[in-house]
Amino acid sequence: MLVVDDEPQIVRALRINLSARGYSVLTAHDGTAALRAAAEGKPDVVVLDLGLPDVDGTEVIAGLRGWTTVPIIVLSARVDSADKVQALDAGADDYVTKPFGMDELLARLRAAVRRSAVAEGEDAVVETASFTVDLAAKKVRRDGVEVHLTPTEWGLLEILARNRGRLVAQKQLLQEVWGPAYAKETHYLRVYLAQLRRKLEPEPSHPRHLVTEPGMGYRFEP
Amino acid sequence: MLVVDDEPQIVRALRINLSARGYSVLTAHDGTAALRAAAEGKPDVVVLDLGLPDVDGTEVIAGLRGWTTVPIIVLSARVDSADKVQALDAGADDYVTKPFGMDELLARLRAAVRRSAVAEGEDAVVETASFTVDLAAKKVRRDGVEVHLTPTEWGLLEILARNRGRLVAQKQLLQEVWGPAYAKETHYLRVYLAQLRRKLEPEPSHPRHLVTEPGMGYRFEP
DNA sequence: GGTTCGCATCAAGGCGTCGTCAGGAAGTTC
DNA sequence: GAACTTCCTGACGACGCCTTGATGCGAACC
Repeated sequence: MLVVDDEPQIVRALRINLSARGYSVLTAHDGTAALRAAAEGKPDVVVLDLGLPDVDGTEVIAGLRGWTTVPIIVLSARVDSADKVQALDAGADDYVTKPFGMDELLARLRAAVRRSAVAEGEDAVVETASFTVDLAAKKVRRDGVEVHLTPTEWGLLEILARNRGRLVAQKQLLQEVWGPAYAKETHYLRVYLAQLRRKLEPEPSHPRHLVTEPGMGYRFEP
Repeated sequence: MLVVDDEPQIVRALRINLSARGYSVLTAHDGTAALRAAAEGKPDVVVLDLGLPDVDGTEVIAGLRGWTTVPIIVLSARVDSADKVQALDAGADDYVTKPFGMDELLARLRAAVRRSAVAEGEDAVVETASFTVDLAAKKVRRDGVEVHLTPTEWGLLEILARNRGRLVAQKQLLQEVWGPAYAKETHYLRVYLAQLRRKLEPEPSHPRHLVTEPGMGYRFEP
């Protein structure tokens, strides 16, 4: 979540309320910083004050809409309906006038997040040269045909695929798939990596996508 | 577009304004008629007054959200924030208090329609080789004849059909159909999936559309 | 060259999960 | 109040997954 406002007390109040409800909060005090923070932080919703010191709020909306469909909720002291129309038509999702009730804002945030969660869902597919992993549907296909994985096999592959390109430590894999008590059972990893390779790799004994980093962990190479 | 309000002058004003802007407008004067009109007319947005004569507006929202993600914009004379929170959390997309500015409402309508145009892609009728599920009408047909399902059976099938192609976790099914306290009663799932298969699958013991993913959940394959 | 350690592979047993059938309790309809 | 539907619960067999042990291989180190 990204909060953009130039009034420190508003930012502070929002940060406290939102953090308490489990959101992780980024903040920005002007439009330029807002666009940068949005690009780097990938927030799942943006709360934007229209009265910023550097650029017009409408331009910030347009700058965001150029590359993302993240929900934007506008906060503004202007009650004139022309402002609302302008902001909404620029691409904002909602418009709340100051002073606002915190519980109403939170409800509108929930509504916005819920909508975008529904819209999402389709595009979580990781592809390699020999197979594809659909993280949303929990499906793996190889040469077009679906490959059946057991829960443990899928648990491993999911973590590796979500961290594709990065090294994942043995301990992390063991703890997330088997639980904190199994952090040392590295034998499990060998057995299940072998099974995954047998099911997915063209040459299971010379893996190209499920790579061992000796002594450290494993890496998924798309 | 569906306009639901019991005050004729509001309905009339909206109809004129919206028709002039190219929307085709359906109207309803109470909640029962609204649900029927929504099911039959498949509007792409609903404008809903909360103060209806027959049922509570929140129930209308819930009734719609049971089978459709159509944008719902609530109109209400109540300014209390508790009302707003309740309506938004029930599934409304926006909340506008009367009296309202027509251009603001129109801007909010445009925003809602724009969002849902991006999201789209969801169909109310799911077809398989051996049966069809009509999510809007809550009906299942097999070889042209309607198959009677119990409420629990329908609850299961609805979730699976809405997530067709995707794996749905056992826990999610149990929590959404039976409630949060039943997240571990996996036996229920076995019993009811067997019943659904007996009613819908050509070979209930070799299911093709209601597939078990052992240890993880179930999947609807269209 | 021998030893040790980490990794890969195979095989087998135990046990948890799944599907199925059936019976009883609670609620609904006429 | 009887007949019916729906939901919950228990029992049981079958299958498949997880675990575990044994063995082989290669690299690093002494």
